[in-house]
Amino acid sequence: MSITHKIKETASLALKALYQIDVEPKSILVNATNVEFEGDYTVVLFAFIKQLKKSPEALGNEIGTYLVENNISLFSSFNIIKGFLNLVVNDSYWVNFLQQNHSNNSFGKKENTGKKVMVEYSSPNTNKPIHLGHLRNNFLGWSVAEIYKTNGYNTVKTCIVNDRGIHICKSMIAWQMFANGATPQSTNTKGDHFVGDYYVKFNDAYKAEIEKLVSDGMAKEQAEKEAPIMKATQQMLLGWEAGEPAIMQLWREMNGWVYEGFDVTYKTIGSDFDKTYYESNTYLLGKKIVQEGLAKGVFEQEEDSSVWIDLTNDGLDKKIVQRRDGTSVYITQDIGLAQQKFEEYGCDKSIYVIGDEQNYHMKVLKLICQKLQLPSADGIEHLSYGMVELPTGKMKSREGTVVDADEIVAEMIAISKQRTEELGKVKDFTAAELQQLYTTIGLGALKFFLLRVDPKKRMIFNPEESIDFHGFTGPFVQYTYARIKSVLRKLEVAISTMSEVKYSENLLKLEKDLIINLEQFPSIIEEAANENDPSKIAIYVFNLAKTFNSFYVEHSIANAENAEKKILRIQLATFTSSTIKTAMRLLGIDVPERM
RNA sequence: GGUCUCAUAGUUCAAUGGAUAGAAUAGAAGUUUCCUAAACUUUUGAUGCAAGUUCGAUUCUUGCUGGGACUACCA
Repeated sequence: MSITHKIKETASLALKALYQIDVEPKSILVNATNVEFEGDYTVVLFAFIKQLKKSPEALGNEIGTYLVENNISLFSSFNIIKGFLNLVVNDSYWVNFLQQNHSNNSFGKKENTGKKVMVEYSSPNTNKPIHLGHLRNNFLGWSVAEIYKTNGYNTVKTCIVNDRGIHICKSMIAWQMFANGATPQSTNTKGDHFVGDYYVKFNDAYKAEIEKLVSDGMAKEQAEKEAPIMKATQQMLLGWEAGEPAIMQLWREMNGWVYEGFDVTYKTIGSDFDKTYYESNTYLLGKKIVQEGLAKGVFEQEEDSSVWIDLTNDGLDKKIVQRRDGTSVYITQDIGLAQQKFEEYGCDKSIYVIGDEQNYHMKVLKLICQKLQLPSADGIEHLSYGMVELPTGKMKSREGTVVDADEIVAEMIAISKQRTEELGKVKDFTAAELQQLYTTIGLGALKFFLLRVDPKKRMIFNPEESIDFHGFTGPFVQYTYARIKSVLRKLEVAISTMSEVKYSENLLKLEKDLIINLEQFPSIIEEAANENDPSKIAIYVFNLAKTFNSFYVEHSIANAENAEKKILRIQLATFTSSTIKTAMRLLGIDVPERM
C-alpha cells in the first residue's frame, strides 16, 4: 500500500476514534508537504474544521497527537500551520521500504486481476504512408496497453485497417493513369510511399480538372462532381463493390505494397498487434444490428426506407444508421465491429485510440451501443488525442504538408549518431552495437517527445527546431540509466557481498528524496491506467532521473562515508535503475547499458 | 448559427479546489585532479479579459475575446 494511502487510512481511523465521524479515506486530502515547511506529507484539515466546529490548531493538535502516538513506526512528529497538518515520516520507514524493494524487479506490477482490455490503435489508411500524428496514436496505444498489463489486465492489441473506400480508389485511378506499370520494386520506393505518391497525384490532377471546368464557366461545386477523374473513381468503387476481378486484383496488389511498407515502419517503431481487422471484411457488419435495433424500437425507418436513431433527448442529433439504398454507414460498421470484438474476446473494456476530431462520433457510438444494450457498451472508452500540428497549421496528406514518420525516425537516429560521435564515449562498440544504440536513443527521444504531453491536448511540432536531447527528454532519462549501470558495473564485488549487511543510518535529504520518489511509482502506474494517460509515467520517470542526478553529483556511491552508506546507496542506485527501466518500457522506450 | 474543446514564463509543457503556480528550453553566471558534464548549481521570467461561488480559484459557474474540432445518406 502506498504511503499516502496509509496516511489517509490512519487519518480516517483517527477521525473515527476522536470524533466518531466516518470519513472515507479516499476523500481525505494528503499532499507532499511544501518544501518551506517541516514534514513529508500534509493532511489538509479545512474540510473538517467546519463540520467539527473546532479551530484548525486544536483539531490539528488532536489528530496529530493521535496519529503519532498510534503509528510510532510511521510518524516521528507533526506540526500545524493554518489548516495544514504536516507529518514527519520516520527515516526507519523509508529505510525499511528500500530494503524490502530494492531488488524487486516487478515493483509496481499488480497481480493479474483476470480482467481483459482491448486497445484499438494505429488504424491506418492504405492509401498513404503514416505521419507524425499517426506516430502519436501508435505510441499512445502501445503504451496504454502496456500500462494496463502492468496493472493486472490481460490485453488485446488490435488494429483496424482502413483498406477500402473512395480514398483507396483515388490512388488506384492515379496509378492506372500515370504509372505506366511502375511498381515499388521498379522505382526502388517503399511501398506505402509509392502508393501515397499516387494519392497526391490524384489530388493534383483533380484540382487541375476542376480549375479547367471552372474557367470554362462551370460552378465550382458542380465541377467537383463532374471532374472526369472523380467520376472514374466513383465508377471504380462501384466496380470494387461488385467484385470485378481486374479491380480487385489491382486493389490487392496496391494494398500489398502498402502493407510491405507498413511492416517495415511498424517493426522499427515497435508497434504490434494481436489481431488485425480489415475494413473490407467488416464493413458489412452491422446490417444485422440494424434489424435488431428496428425490432427493439431503438431505430426508426423513414418512408424512403433509410434508418435513423433519434438522439435529441440525449442532447445530440438524429443520426442515420442505414442509407435508403440499404447500405450501412460508418457508424453502423463500428457498432457491428464492436459487437464482433466482444463476441471474439469478451473484453471488460475496449479502448479506442482515435483523434479528437471524432469525439462526437465516439460519443454517439457508445450511446447507440448502450441503447441497443450490447454487453460491450459500457466498457467503451475513447482515448481521444489532439492533433500534432506544425507551426504553419494542420498537416494534410493531400497537400503533402506532413512530417513523414519514416523521415522523422531516420532523422532522429541520424542526430543521435552525430551526438554520440561528438561525445566519443563508446568507441569500442561494434558497428551493430552502434546502430542499435543510435536507434534506441533516436526512438527514445521521439517517443518521449510525443508521450510526455497530456494526450487530450493538441501539440505543436516545429521541424526547424527538431527534437531536443537535453532536459525533459528521453535521452536525459536514458543517460541517467546508463550512468547508474556504469557505476554498478564497477561495484560488482561490493554488490555480491552486500546482502548480509544491514544499515540503520539516518537519511540525508537527497537520499530520502530519492526513496520518496521511488515509493510513488505504483500509484503513478495506477493513475496512468485510470486516466489512459502515459504522460503521467513520462513526467514521473523524468523527475526520478532528475532527483537521482542531483543525488549523484552530491554524494559518492563508490566512495561513501562508510560501508553502511555505501550499501544503502548501491541499493538506491539499483532500485532507481530498475524503476527507470520499467517506466521507460511502459512508454515503449529501451534504455541502453552504455551511451 | 449550434455543440464540444483549448487559452499558464520568449517558447514547449506541469499543477485530484489548498500553503509563495512547478519543470524544460532559451537568456545570465558558475561546476570536470574523484562513480559517464547527453550531467549538476545559482539566477531572470507566466495563469487572455470581467464578474460570481468559496475560508481559499490556474482548477468550478456565467459572460466576453481569441484559437481548434465537429455539425455528410464520406470513412
